Amino acid sequence: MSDPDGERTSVTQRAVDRIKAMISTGEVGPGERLPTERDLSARLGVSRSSMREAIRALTTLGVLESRHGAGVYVTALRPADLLETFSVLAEVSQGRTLLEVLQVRRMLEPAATALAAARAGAEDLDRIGALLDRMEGGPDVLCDDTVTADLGFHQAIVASTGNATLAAINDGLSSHTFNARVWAGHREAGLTAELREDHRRIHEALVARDPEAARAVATTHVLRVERWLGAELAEGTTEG
Amino acid sequence: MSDPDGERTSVTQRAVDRIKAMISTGEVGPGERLPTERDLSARLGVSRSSMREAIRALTTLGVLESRHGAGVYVTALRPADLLETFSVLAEVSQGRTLLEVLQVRRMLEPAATALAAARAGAEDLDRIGALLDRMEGGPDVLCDDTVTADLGFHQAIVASTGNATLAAINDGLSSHTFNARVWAGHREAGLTAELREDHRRIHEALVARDPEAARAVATTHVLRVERWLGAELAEGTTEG
DNA sequence: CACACGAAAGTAGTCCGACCACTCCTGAGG
DNA sequence: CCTCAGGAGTGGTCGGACTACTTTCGTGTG
Repeated sequence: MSDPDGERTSVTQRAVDRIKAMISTGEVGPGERLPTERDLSARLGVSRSSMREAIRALTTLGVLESRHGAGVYVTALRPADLLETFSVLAEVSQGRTLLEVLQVRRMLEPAATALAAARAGAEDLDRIGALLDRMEGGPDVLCDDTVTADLGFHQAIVASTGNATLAAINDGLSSHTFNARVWAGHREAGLTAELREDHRRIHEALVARDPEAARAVATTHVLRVERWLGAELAEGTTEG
Repeated sequence: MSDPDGERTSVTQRAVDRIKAMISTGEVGPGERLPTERDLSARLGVSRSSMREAIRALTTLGVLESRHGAGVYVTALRPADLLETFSVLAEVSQGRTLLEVLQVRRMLEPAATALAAARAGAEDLDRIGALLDRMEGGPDVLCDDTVTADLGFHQAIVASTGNATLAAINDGLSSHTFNARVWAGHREAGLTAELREDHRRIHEALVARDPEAARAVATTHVLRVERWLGAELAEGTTEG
């Protein structure tokens, strides 16, 4: 009867925790190489299979990086490394969750754009301007490149705030497939001009170094997309 | 998708993509059970070991859930499921990244608190009030419970916005250990009164259903913590 | 001596088969 | 009808063998 509720953690989970601990205590630092899978499994007293699953879990989290034939390394542990998994949200989100994501972006993007207006360097503005031109390249053709440029445009803005964590989170809230839907939807409604106008005004506010204007235009932009999505969701009844 | 000449992806990664595709196409929906590991590995032509690693990766991402002896299930795919890994960021962040995290919270929490002031229901306000009382319970003792109540206080507020995605993200940006540091630091400086005052005023703004006041107080609160962290980091010369 | 090349050692990736631990269903017994 | 023991099915763990890749180092050539 000695405490039947004892530790139920699986062998693999314990291995995950041990490796995490090795990193927390500084036994292995960012960029450094771990012992081999065989060494680790022997040292922790687990099979290599379980150790591999543990490594796979930490690899998925962005904490470790496996290089075939070379070894297992700790990543730089930068926000971008750890938030790569974040994109899964935007990938699988549908319906109501997509609206929630946009609502979060309505909180972040205006603030981020305002910050960018204050902080962006000359080369940042150049890159943003180039992406703007690329977006306006094909007047009516909604090629994949337009969507990609749109995505890059917003990412470049957020990146120019100098806050890598913010940039990583915002990236995770955006997805290529969703952006493609937005452009296609606006094209059907003949509203692509509004989207382009938003982007142009955002760029103007940035080069003018006008945070308040940047915030206002960014808000307008996200709200426009949000309203469109709301209408889109209201139409289709079958939204998984 | 079609990569005719490449095909450099690992077997396990292909298995991950296949399972993801099964979910995207609706072949298996949220909450449903997948075929057994043995079935899946046979169907996709990979070994059970590789299939297990693929399942482990998707389990880590919060997409799948393995139940010993029962089977592998697709999660509800709620934001909270998919963003559970997000907390790793707050766990391992130090120094500069911690400041970045706080900067993001300074963008999110004021907007979220304002939204909560408009949307929170009576039971939400009750829960928030109860947590406020719990925080004020021990006058000077900085027991673990105070930190936990503080964490719960902010989580309850964000949750009462009704935006589960926002709540999950905000949770990921908060961590118990960091909160404990904040309380300990403010206690040393004799500034716990300010923290308590912030919380009380946030609660007042919520019950008064005053979004603008809520936004202002929340901003003040995050800024206070941010300024404290900045000073704390400036003291310790050792930068991560 | 400098450099390129190839062999060899070491590493992660994959596969197989066996067994253990747990869950769920079934059917006999009360 | 309910209870509970048993079995079938499932994920969890293990050990070993083999493959594919990377790195290193010694050898040979210029």
